[in-house]
Amino acid sequence: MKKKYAINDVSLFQGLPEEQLEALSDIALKRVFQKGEEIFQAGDVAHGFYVVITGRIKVYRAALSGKEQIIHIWGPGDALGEVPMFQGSTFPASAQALDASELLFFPREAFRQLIRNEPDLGMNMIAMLSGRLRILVSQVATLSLKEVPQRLAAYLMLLFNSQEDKQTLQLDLAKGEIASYLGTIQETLSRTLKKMSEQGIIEVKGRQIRLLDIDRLEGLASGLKQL
Amino acid sequence: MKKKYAINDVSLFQGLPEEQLEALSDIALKRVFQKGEEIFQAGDVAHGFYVVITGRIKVYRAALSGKEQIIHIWGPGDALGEVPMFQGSTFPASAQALDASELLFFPREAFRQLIRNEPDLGMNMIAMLSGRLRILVSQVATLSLKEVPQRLAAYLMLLFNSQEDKQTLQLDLAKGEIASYLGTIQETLSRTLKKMSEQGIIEVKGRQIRLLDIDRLEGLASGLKQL
DNA sequence: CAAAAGCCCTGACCTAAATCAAATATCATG
DNA sequence: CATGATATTTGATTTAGGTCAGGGCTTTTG
Repeated sequence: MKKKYAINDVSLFQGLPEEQLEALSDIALKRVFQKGEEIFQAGDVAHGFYVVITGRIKVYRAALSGKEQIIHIWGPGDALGEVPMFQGSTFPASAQALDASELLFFPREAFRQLIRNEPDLGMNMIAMLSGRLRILVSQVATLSLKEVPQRLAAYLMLLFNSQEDKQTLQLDLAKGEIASYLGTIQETLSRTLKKMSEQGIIEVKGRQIRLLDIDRLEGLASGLKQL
Repeated sequence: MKKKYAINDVSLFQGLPEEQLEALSDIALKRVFQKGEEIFQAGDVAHGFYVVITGRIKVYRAALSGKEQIIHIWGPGDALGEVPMFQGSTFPASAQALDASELLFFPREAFRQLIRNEPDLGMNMIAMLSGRLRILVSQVATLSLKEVPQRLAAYLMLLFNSQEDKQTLQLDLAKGEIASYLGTIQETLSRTLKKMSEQGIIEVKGRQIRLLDIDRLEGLASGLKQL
């Protein structure tokens, strides 16, 4: 079904079990907006929040100069207005459709009701959000504190630790994607992998990586050793 | 009563019925920290979370090299250390008092008991966490994509936009702290401020900054222009 | 008020990693 | 299988910003 499919891609609901996604999709209302149409205004009471299915939504505030200040452009999978909605306050900014767009609307009362009847859903959402915060905190720290070889080593350790096979690893992303996840570029990643190979820490065959020296890799990841 | 009064200003507890606030205040413990005192360390097992009543708290991660990345600065009404309440058992980052501060401590089990009975508290928790998720997502993007002048410009714009006075700004943090928040070091921040001054964008007098060319600053922040 | 401590600025230097350019390898598709 | 498209590697070069060192300011405290 269309709505449920869309809900899987909402970052706010990531990782929730199937049945809870279904419950959520039951209370969602589809709303269609024309290009240029207002979705809500700053100061409006947030009686619900929106999730973008298709199109792009501009969230903005009128700056003092009269000029408008764009705060975000949200696209498919992004939620808007969820913070004031959960809090029961007003929208701090206005939103307008940049394209013809389809959104899902989650009414506050229905949502409350849902959580009341199914406390697990609330707790699950809280747990999922907490888990993602933990990851993001590490990512922020990693980006500014560690150099590329450390970041890469930490990434590889993570992959190795989250699978059975402690010898060989199949990369799930293109190397360019991994580079960008690690906050660097393809070329640098390639050179770093090469250095690790030269030092006998790993062996790289396309997307397949064989772990040769786990201690060394761990040392690199923790920042105690260097390439 | 002191504790209950303080609890009213906590955004996490907003909109809750009187009796819930009382229940919350019953389980809260007041803790006082000196300026510079550690509240918890990344990796410590968490037995509860904190809410700031007075003072400012720095949440950060430190590298072995000594360099630190500030993740948040929280003030009165903000919560900290809530991630391990619902996911995992340890704090993902460290926290230290920037001023002499009073915090309320909410023990893990007692709080989880409360949230189970009060769906609105769950909603507020979701609101807080989803707000934080946004902050961190944009912090990751900022750190990995933007260069220091852009990050600094964006930071200054944020400060200017969140206050009345659009001319002069009083920095609330030591410059070294700002550097660490922006993912760089004191020296680089100092040089960047100097460049901006030389170009007539701002004027720096100690902790006071006067905005001379808002368009230029905005251009820098958005990455369209360069220093 | 004087001394100490912390904070901030500046210069010289260095290095990690980005950029630019090009070659090669891998993959997908008619 | 040929052909283009996409991904990856490699080398040469540049540069942002980190490191180290020294000095001036400012704030705190006895």
